[in-house]
Amino acid sequence: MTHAKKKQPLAQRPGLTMADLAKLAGVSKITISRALSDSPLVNVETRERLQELARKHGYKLNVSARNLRLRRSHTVAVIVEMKPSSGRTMWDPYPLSLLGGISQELTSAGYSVLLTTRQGAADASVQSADGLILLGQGVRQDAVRLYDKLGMPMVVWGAAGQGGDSHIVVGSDNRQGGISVAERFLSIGRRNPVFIGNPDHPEMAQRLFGFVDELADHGIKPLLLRRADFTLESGVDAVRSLHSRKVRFDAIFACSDLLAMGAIRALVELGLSVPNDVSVIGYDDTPLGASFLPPLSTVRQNWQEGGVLLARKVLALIHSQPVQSQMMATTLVVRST
Amino acid sequence: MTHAKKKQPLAQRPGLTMADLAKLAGVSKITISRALSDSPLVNVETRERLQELARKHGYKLNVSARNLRLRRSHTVAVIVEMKPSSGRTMWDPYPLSLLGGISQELTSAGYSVLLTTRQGAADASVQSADGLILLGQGVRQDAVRLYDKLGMPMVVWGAAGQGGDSHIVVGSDNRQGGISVAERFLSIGRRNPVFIGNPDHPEMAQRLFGFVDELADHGIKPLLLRRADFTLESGVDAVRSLHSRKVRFDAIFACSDLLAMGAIRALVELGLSVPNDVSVIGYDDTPLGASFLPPLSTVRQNWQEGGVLLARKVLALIHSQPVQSQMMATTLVVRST
DNA sequence: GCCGCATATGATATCGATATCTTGATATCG
DNA sequence: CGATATCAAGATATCGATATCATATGCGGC
Repeated sequence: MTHAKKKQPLAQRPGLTMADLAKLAGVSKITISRALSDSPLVNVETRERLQELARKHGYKLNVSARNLRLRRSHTVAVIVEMKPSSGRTMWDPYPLSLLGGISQELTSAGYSVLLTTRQGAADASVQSADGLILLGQGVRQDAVRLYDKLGMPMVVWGAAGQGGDSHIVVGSDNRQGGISVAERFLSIGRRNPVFIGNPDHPEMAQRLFGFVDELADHGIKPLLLRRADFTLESGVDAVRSLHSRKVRFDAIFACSDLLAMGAIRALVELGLSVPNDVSVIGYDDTPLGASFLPPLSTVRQNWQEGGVLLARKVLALIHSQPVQSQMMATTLVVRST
Repeated sequence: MTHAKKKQPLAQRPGLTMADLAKLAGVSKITISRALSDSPLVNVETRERLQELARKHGYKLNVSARNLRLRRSHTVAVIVEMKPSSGRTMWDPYPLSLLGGISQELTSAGYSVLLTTRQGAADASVQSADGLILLGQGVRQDAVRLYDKLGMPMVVWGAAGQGGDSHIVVGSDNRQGGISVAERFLSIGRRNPVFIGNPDHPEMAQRLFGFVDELADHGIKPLLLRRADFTLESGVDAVRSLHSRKVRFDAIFACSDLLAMGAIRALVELGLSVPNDVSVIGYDDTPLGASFLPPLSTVRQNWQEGGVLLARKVLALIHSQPVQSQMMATTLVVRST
């Protein structure tokens, strides 16, 4: 080690302060502050003069100082949870589209978005935020509980809690999604439906429950085919296994579009006709589904809107307004399968 | 209006301060500060005692105060650019996978990620960051120029600048991607290649240039088919138009996997064999490509890694270390098309 | 001509943490 | 034994912005 490296002597980007501007303009710094925040307490002319001055000199507000004084950060932390098992992060299109809505809404409300991956639980930067948005609840809600303890305004994306949550939950109404698929199958006279997915995911479990319950009302009990991967291959594989076990089925509800597409491919290979012999409905309405041959029927959830909702709810919480959990309606998109 | 709503009397989450802890422990606050930052200036025993105390009382560092004092924010702003024309934001899987790598790398270096959509150019929160990562350069580099003026450490994702950039650029080596496709076509004896894409995007332009240049070395001039949308339909449409214009072609380089898949579908419909009659190569290596029938050949770019690189470079810039622009190699993935 | 009131501006204290400079106590050495 | 390190901890100033209280000026009414 040649040099002390840890203690930098305080970085210094030059940057004017309000005090500097004040000196330049021959007024007090408080007047600058007021002028720049459009306070009616300062004369219109002075105000404009000072604003012009600030602009000319490229003045930049020191956010830390303001936040310190005002005891708030105008920041919402978004915590992206790791996926339960696989080491991969949740950086799939799915939670990320939420981010779009979140960012849009918060930014236009004058808030900043602090993006974090869950790591050091007690990350200081998270605690300094005014609110929290949690994407992905973690295995058995552990993440939720962890952050809940911070006592900050918090909104969680995911499946509805099993009653009495202390925090707000926003999510797609997975149960209703499952119901709508069941209704569709019933309406076209299917009697032997199969569910492909992984009920270990709370969301998928809800879909399954809705599906099962609705069918039960009509005396039908679907077959549950558990599949951990949501890949096309997994869908292919699922159908093949059904076939080799000589299961009779005439409808498939797949928990993702990829699974559904795989299923269809396998069906076609087996010489079965979609949807004549077997009807298939996927989930998510991924862009490709519509272009698939045949065009895929699916359940659509609006991520973008979900993000906006999440953002609005944290903001409401932050401003101490009453807020309720909310499930967003899903849409059954009937195409050709 | 019933009440003054704008001026809240200073929000107050209780929260201990170092001063409080100091009083509790009977030491001075500076000692607390030192103890909590593991300074060797304080006795090991006292240090541990104080740390324990802080933990017990759930002390939380006030980040704003520290940032103010230290004149840094330990924050990097990531600015997600709007797509040039379409009103849609860049919230597609593409830039978002970059985010994954960025977030991972910055977080583990102790930095926070501030996510912003480009909006008010001079967003205060951006200026308070220690560095900038720009995803998407905007129409004709306007975004880049805008942020460049801030004079902050900045790294841009995208096509290599046309010489003499003042900022660092990290990107996929699109030119090389184009070249590798050309080489492949040449090696399997194709003489009439077509390029489908939109050269208005700097990235795609690079792909085209590489493609064209490499082919030119062998006396071949590809046909350029301009398509603005990167959808499957657009690919279908492109091939149909080729066919109706009775163009002779035996290879297609499509600028996105979706385009490629559309092209293949259209070819099959027209009774042409892939790859016997026409070879097709896409771009991006989207998950579906591998499962497509036939499995799609494509050019892969590693987004995750790109994000990591971006993050490392800003950090280096922030620490005043020498940094250079870098193009990441692409991989030609040859499957069946 | 004095009081009251509105308007415009200033002085000061403060938010919470840390750099820097001091001070006090103990240890080391010639 | 006195001089000088070494270690531990405190006092103070400071980062930049803003809330709060105080001050100056103008103007109309009685």
